[in-house]
Amino acid sequence: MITLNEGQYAAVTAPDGPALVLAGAGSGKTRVIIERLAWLVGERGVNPRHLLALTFTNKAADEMRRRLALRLGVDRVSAWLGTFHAFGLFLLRREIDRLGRSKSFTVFDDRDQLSLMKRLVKDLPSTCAAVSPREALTWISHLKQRADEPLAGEAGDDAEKTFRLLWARYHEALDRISAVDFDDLLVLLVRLLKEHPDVQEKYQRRYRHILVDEYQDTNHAQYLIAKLLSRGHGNLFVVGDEDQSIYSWRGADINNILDFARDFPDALVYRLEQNYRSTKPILEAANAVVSHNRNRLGKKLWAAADAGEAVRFFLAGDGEEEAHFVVADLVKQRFAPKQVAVLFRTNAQSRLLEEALRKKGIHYIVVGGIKFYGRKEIKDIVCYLRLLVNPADDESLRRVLNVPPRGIGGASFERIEAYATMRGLPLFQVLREIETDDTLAMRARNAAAAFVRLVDDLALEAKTSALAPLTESLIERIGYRGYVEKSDEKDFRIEIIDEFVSSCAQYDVAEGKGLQEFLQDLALVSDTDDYDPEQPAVTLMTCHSAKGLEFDYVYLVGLEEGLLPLVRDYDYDADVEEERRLCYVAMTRARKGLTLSAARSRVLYGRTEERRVSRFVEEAGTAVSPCADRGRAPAKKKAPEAASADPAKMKTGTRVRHAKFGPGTVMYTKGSGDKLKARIRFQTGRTALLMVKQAPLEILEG
DNA sequence: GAGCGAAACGAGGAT
DNA sequence: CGTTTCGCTC
Repeated sequence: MITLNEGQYAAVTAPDGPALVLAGAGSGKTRVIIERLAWLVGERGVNPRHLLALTFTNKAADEMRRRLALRLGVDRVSAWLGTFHAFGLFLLRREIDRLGRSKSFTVFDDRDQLSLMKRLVKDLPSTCAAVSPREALTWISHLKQRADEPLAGEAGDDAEKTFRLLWARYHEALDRISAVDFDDLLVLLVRLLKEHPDVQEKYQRRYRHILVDEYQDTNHAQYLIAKLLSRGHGNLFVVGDEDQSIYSWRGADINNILDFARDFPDALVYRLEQNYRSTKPILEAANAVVSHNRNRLGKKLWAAADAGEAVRFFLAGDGEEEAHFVVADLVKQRFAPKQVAVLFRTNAQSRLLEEALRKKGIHYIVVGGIKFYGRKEIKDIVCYLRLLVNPADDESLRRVLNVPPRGIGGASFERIEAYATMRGLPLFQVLREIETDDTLAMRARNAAAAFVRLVDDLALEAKTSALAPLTESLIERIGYRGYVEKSDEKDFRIEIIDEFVSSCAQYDVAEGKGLQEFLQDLALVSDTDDYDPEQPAVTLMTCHSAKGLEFDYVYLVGLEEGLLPLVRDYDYDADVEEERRLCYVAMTRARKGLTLSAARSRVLYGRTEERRVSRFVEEAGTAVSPCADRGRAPAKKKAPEAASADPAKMKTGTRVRHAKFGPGTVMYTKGSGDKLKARIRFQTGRTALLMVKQAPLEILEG
């Protein structure tokens, strides 16, 4: 283990072979990668085409590209810099036919996945356990990412059986329209490299040096990709910080970084512990919090700068008061808006802050939240465009067949669908033949025929036309603007449509790629990509989105038990260590000033709830001082809970009583022993997944 | 089948 | 509280 300080990047970057750089927050992590790339090109004379640098966001890749070009003094860098998912898409476009799949494939984004899964859950036989579409997608995603492990033979509990059934149906639906989802972009790439040694060798030769940023957030499939590509030359250079691993819910495996040295025995391991970003008080507070974690390699960051204002804590009466305090404070302190970020755990918290800022006439931007490309208007248009490329895309057709309304309602659609299922045909094929079907209403028949003509015409136009004019003529022909104009917020929605057309025009100019590539790329665009920190506005975003960014002044709001750390319903299984890391990430975004806040009560789902101050505030210790003229509320003791029920007696159908929710019935259980969880449907109609050992439950006899 | 108001349902984080 | 679905009427 080699610990390095200022100006010693060169030592890190020189050797060949596997290397891990453990770089604390604000220690110049990106700089290490830039220096390494520059050294390889400048000193070793490596052709940039042989370099592959993988990141987690487009934003990080763009930043890297910009800085490397600057460092090398060139206009354009020909190294491959981008996200894992973009790299997967890039290689699959070239090689997916080796897996016996069509080269023209659709990329599903999370909304596509969700709407498909919603339908599949709805169509489930009534004997299946009740699961939510989200749960199912998460379950499938986690299992898929394991990539190389065979399926466990036995089916497990009721919920798992349902998940497996949904998995099969989900992939049937995807295969039918040759679509791939986010995980497939990685998993199919792993398969390609594993099953086709010639392909693996080709890309090993092409990419002589592989660099991975944010290594702590890699999942198993990403780990395999890095490993498979670097086998042979061993030049795998990864940079990360185990204290900033905040994506386990997305499948990230912190063990990839914790076990790197064991996994690559000849690896060199470096530490960067000097922080150039934050003042001493901020760093002390953040260190104090994260030092409560046990599962870490252990680093002690120290500040380059000695002086600095103390970290403050403000306790508000409720959420409104908290938001008001933040806004009044940043005005009082005369911070320039672009110096300030307000960070929160959940997107729902942004509303109060937006209102408070609007009231004072302060400019702000919300990063994340409802994504531009996720808007209904854009999804509608995109689904039409997909249909032009692939008329057999039933999923897209389902969405747009009656948008705007053209007289094909639920009843007609069900008839068409039943017919398609019976004959095993795509829906569009059935629509083509519909004129001969006299069981359908004349209105629906005519509408369907017009729809077929529309798609055919535009598909023809797509062959010769550029993207923007094509999209414009689509919008024209379906009368989409007129349709939107009849609704609320019409100006805003028209603006979104116009913005989409202009983004098509930009793509026409910049990429010179076709409609299909455009549609595939769209799925990978994220909202943080075009975030511009130079705008004269206060930045509002989640702690997750803030990773990799820095601000002069940071307000971290909602430091309450249940919110940060977040605990969902009665799911006591929450991973507090990851929440602590998230808190650490948020705190270390601040350069000069950090203010923490919480509220004594907060409105949730329209109901007011009492809150307790987060344990993280206390853990930050003496580095944090209460805000002037407001005392800190006495930390209330947690109310004693009713004795918990015996997990062994929990079976499907067991009648129970919950201290808060009242009587209910166990729908299914999962896990075992003390970790047994039960999904319970209460008489009130709501269901909850409870840790039996900890929830205030009693078993009712009979 | 479309359109509207009422009721039910639902929000963790996001490539 | 905000959004989606339901169910009734035209």
